[in-house]
Amino acid sequence: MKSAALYRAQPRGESPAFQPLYRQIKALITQSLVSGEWRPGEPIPSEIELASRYSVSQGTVRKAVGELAEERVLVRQQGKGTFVATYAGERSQFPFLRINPDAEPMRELTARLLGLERGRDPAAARLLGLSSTATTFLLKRLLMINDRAACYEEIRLPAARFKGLSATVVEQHECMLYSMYEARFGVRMLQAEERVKAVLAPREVAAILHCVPGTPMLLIERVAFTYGQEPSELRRCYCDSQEHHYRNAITG
Amino acid sequence: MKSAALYRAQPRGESPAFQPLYRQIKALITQSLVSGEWRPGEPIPSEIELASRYSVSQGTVRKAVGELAEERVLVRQQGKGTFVATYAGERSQFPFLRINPDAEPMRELTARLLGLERGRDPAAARLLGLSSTATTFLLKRLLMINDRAACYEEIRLPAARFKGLSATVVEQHECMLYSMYEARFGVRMLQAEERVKAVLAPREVAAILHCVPGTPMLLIERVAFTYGQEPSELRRCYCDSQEHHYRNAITG
DNA sequence: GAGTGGTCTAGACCACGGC
DNA sequence: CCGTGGTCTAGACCACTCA
Repeated sequence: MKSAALYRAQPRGESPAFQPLYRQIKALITQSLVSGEWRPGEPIPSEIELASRYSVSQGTVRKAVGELAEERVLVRQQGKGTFVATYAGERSQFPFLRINPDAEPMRELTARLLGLERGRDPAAARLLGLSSTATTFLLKRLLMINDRAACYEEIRLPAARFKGLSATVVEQHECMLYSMYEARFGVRMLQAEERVKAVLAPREVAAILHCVPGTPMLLIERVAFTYGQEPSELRRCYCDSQEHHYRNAITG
Repeated sequence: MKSAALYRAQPRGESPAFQPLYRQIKALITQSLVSGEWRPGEPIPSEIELASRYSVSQGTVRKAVGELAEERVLVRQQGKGTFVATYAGERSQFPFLRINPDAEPMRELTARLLGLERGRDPAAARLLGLSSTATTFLLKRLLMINDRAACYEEIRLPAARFKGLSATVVEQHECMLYSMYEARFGVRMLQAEERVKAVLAPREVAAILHCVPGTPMLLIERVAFTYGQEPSELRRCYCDSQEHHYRNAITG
């Protein structure tokens, strides 16, 4: 009746890192996602199938899938099925972007690649959890909001995960990096942490964004994580906040 | 068997804004919170009691309570009961604060009241959803992180909701505003929206924070909401980000 | 030991989507 | 029409807390 690897109910007494059944199911589903058994955009098996596959009730599968849906790893669609979340074909192709225009609505958002290099950067490598001699890519990008230059970004990626990255590849995806990561390299970003500071615009950045050096700017440093909290992208963004702001919603 | 006001299951056909049973229960529970039947820190009735009170199964109550617990309106404690969330007696008395020191850990966080006035401010009143002639309080506050001046804040409150607010009241609560709002005025802040910009420090602010005028600073504007998305606090915070940063976690 | 929330099951019925 | 996810129920057993 039960899979040998699963522990039903709360085992009594000494059980170090016990997880309830639905969490174990959740972990198994995540496993299948990481292994690529079900790829972004594809449907996963129905709840009933999963229930029989793992030898648990539909309710338990529902709870596992429910948590993954809340975390936006999966997407449920009544009448159709449950799908692996994807950035491909979504409305916002810049899902983590927190910059908005002050007055107007956000109409148009485009990016232009300014450069792509490959090299070593010990500090970045360390933040990415790599050895300090690991090679990384460095992308430079300009973000235009409603046809005005808004942000200058420097993005660092571990070369090992992104073998074969080139300017051509980036441009094929119209600079929409997160959907490119997913489609080309199977890396889906799930989560990010940002640190925001106010700085004076360095000369080079001011030149790129067409503002005077010494303009106050937002400096946003981001670490983005894939499945399993693995840091896989580093980003430094200078944003001219004369006509834009960084928006955030705080909940309890 | 059923309360006359509740619609069981999905009623067929024309049903304009239908909500499933557990959402109706959730709304009823929220009602009791707003009305003050159960106050912050107090336990609410057990799931079994609520189930019989609303004539639904325990499972349905669980789902309603579950959502409220996720939103941190309620707090569940196994073996004890379910309680109305409160800021009183919590570790962080500044629950919405996103400012952290760059290098050291956050050891100590204190606030000092610089002033409290009562007056009119049409722009603020409008943002608070009041008539533009409504009176508001204006609090000025200094935030010290690890004994260094970090932020200067201006806080605006609707006078109607905060009748009897005074410097003495604020100081009795050691400047911990959100727990004071709750304890003295029954206003619990659940949610906030912030806009962050980079600006040059105005002279007065620079003087208060002991930095040179023209230092780049974070300007953080916040609207905070109580139960039912009612805007009830406005905040403008200048933060010296030389040794601090604004931190944010982004999830899918 | 009584009462609370937490997990798990089994089964019913529903709304939705597509064949 | 069938299969999907969404809601609701009833009941079992568990772990935790407190008297």
